[in-house]
Amino acid sequence: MNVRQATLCNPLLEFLASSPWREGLTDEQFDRVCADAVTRTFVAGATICLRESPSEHWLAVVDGLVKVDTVAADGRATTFAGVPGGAWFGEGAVLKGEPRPYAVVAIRDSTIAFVPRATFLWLVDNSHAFSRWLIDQLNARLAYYVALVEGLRLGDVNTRVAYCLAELFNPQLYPNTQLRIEISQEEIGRLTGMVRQTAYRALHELEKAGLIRVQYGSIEVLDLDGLKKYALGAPT
DNA sequence: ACATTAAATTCGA
DNA sequence: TCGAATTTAATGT
Repeated sequence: MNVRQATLCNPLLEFLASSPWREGLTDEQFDRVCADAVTRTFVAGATICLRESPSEHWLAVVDGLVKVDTVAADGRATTFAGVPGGAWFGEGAVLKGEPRPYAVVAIRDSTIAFVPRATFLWLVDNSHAFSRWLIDQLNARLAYYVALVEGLRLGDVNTRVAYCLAELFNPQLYPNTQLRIEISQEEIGRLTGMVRQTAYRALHELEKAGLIRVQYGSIEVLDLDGLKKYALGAPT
């Protein structure tokens, strides 16, 4: 049985087949990715990649939610990105061949796919479509951080939360379809760089505006377009 | 920081 | 395997 025939009965292959860069590859190229990729599961709170560890793999969240963060000497954690299911990440460190500058930690129980560095670099070298997808990926990330800095300067709390939430549904970075995300207000706080109480208020403002619904341990986006608009020009 | 409530886990039948 | 009791996690003020 070849890889494509196995797709229907293997969750990892199914996941790879639905990845955004799949259609740009030849079947032979795709088969190599399938052959080389592995998955591991992590319980909530587990560390997937230590900070400063060698970047041996390109990563994807098959299921669950992870965060990319650093922990300072005083034990304070700063989160740089939340990564929901369906997303590929960690390509920066693999491309550079440098140790990971940040730790990757599971926010809730998660299944992670690992693609070896050699396979990833081989795709970059051999697939124009893949390289193009990768450029778009890096560009989307750059746009995210530029806007984040701008948001920090503007300083409106609700706007920043709206922006961070909306970005979790950015189709280039995070090609998932589900509008409900299981994340605590504590994590939203870390993600947006504010204390939980502030995140709590901001979330309820957004709920009052009819853009989201806050539930115990999760947030549901009701109006993604509205959330994006809110994130741009803040209506006060 | 503290009180409340929801959810997960344990335990006994 | 069911449900009450306990513990843990998240929310609300």
